[in-house]
Amino acid sequence: MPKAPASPSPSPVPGQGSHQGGSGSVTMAMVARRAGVSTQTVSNALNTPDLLRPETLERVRQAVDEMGYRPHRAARSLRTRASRLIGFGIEPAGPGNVVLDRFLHALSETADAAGYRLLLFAARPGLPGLGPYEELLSEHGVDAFVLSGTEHGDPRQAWLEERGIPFVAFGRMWCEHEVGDWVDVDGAAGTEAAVAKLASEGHRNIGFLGWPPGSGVGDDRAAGWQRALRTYDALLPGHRADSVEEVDAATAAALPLLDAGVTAVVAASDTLALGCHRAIRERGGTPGRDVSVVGFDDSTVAPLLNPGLASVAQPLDAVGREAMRLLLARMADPAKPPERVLLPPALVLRASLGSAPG
Amino acid sequence: MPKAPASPSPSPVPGQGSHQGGSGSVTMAMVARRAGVSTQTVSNALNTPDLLRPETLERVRQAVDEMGYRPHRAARSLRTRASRLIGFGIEPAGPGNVVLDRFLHALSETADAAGYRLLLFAARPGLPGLGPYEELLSEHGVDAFVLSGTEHGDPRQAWLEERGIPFVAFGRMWCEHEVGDWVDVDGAAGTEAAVAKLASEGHRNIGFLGWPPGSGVGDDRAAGWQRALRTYDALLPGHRADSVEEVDAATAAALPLLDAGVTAVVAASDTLALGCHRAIRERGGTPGRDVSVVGFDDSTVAPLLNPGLASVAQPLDAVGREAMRLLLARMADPAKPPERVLLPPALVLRASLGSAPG
DNA sequence: AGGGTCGTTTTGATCGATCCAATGACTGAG
DNA sequence: CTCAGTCATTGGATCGATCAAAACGACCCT
Repeated sequence: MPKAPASPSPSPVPGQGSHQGGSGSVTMAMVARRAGVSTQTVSNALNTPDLLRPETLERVRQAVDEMGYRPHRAARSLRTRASRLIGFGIEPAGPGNVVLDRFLHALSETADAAGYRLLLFAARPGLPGLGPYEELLSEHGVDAFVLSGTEHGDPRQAWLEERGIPFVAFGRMWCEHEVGDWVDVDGAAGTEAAVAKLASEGHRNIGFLGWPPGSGVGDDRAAGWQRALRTYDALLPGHRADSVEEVDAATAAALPLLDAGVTAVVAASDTLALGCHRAIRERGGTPGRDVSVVGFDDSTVAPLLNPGLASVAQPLDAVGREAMRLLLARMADPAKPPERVLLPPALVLRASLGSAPG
Repeated sequence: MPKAPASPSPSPVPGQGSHQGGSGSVTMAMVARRAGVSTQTVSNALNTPDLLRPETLERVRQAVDEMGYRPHRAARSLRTRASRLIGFGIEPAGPGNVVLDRFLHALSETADAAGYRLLLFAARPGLPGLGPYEELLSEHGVDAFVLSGTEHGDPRQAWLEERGIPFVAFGRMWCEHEVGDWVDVDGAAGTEAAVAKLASEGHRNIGFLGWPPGSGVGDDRAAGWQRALRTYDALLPGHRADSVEEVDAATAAALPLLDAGVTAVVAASDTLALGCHRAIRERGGTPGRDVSVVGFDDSTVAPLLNPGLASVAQPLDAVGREAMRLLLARMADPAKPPERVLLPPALVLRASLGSAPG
């Protein structure tokens, strides 16, 4: 038979006195004793302040401040069954990856503001992929996920949806039935804006240098160019060429476009755009004067080229902020209908745009 | 007086049966019941397996596997007073930042292997800086930190050291008394290797294009070039020029070097190296044929330039792995003497190196 | 005065794991 | 046949917070 507890009231660490927080950790019980209330009241002061009498609330708040009290995350997590952590699987730096830095920063910053933090884990893009996701969930290590680098029929979305785990993706799935919330950059709008700008500069024959059809992102960017050609009916039906993401191949692919008489080229990436530059020079011309070029992604190369490469820039900070906003909303109401946000990219003007065609 | 517990043995969720894990969460108690042992034995099976009789161990392990049991991180953290999370403050993407992606991936991967995870938080490089660090610690949110972007007399190292918080830095502090463990890339060795390679190609007059003196990293890279000039006594005393990290400025700064007759230039960054390329062309030459150029960081521009830019590449994966190794060692033994690792970068050969000077 | 309502605060149990100390089984020595 | 000494396992308390429900005092009403 268990004997009665030794004594109900004394602090867990007797003789502690009321020494200022800073060294050891301050617990709720210490704050409670200092404020002359129960621990539950301290908890209420932090989580449901409107339950307290203003006078009491003030007294507790003061004690909290004086002692520098912060709730213990693990203890809170254990009780509330929520880690307040959001998982993000980082892949081994693929070539297509636009730099994640800005995206991650925006994500963290927005999460922080809502009391969440980002948990980073290594994810292989390979076969299983779900391993780490499953493990984190069964450990209760995270409450939700942010996905990125999603491609055609990514298995993760469906898997998470089935289990009712909140998530948001940076990037569409590009298949008939999209699953869950996502944020993406409107690539079509970007190339369309590029064409519009070129048209306003007087260009009539605007070509496109893209990736071989089949990739969601690439087809999207091509579609924007195509759509713009139809919109501005002063434009000639455009020529298109394709190349893999590699400069020499791009250069070779761009030559036929030039020979067909285009006065401007919109490219699906900065690498492809650089290929155009080279092709133009190979034909004895000057990019930005004889033929205008617009790239995509505004990578670090763009400002360094000669002439500077105009490029369509993805608003990565905005993507991060929006993604986190959607995710927080989903966690607040798991049943709400999916929300999808398409952010317009911005055309960064540089010398490769030229002023007016010759 | 508290009444005796209702009954000691039954499961917390009666009528649960032994249904496969996957839906709800599997607790240690469930595993224990299935294996016919106490929860403590399950705990031992996972944490101190050598305490158990092999037969029992096997039985518990089997139960764990069948039910897909994973210890609840929050519960474990609460008891052991360790979050098994490592904090990393990500800054708003400075210009000097070489891409963090690979570093972060290597860091996560190595941490994962040791049962740790990375916690990402937004850190302002501004004034306080310590805010988020202090908060995470008082919440018991992390056990340790990885620092990066450290510069002259960074306050964070001393602050953490004082409090006995384990940490490791990517980058030296460049002041007389270094604090704590760090990993860094040996920039001097990189430029030295570049000079060595150029010398072996027959160059005798090798210039350096750097940043204005005062930055730790820049001075280090310059020092390697200087040292190499002394080592290979066939070399002439070299010419040096400085420029800020900007192409046009770099181009202007490189011209005097060329006029002084250098046949090769080692640059402190790829941007500066690109400036050299331009300067060479401006003087009617061809990079890699008339004058060789070697950059630093092997950024995404390097392979795209024409000719491809040879560059000194930082082994970011190795840096990440080493950093995490040092950190884990420090956590295992907080009293051990600080360990510092200087990793040699690798020279990536490309056409800008030329074959032999004219 | 007794009983009900309301708003505020407290009590006791609980989350799931690990810590510490104690128990029981088994061995070999005296 | 008892007793110290292992080895393997178990019981109970505990980490620090939140949840659910009870207790408390003040107030109002018939």
